[in-house]
Amino acid sequence: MTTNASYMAIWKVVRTIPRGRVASYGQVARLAGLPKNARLVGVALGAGDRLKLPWHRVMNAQGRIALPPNSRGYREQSRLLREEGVIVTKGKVDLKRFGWKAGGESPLLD
DNA sequence: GACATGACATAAC
DNA sequence: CGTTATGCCATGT
Repeated sequence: MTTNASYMAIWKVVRTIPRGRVASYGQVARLAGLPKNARLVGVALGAGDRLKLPWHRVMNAQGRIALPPNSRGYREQSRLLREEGVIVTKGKVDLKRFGWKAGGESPLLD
């Protein structure tokens, strides 16, 4: 009951993150209806289809890449993000600017 | 079934 | 901006 259904819910949310925007693990977990499973989101991403999921748009609550610096994924993530116009500096992004506000659109930025 | 892990979050120093 | 401590919970040993 936990696994597959939860993963699907998570993937669904992740697929919803707009280009050039990022969301935190906790945020995704909440939107997926799994408030306490921020950690599971990471697992779900790893289990998902990296070619079909915008996994790179998910980072921790501090807007920081949650992968070991220098690791392949780390570089890949920053690359993909920059490719979408997201400014990544020292492995982190400004959530004030690129953070995704589900539902409510942000009239000022962007 | 106890124990250790981890792509997390939040709060307090 | 950094470190420490706690809470959480699915997974793997």
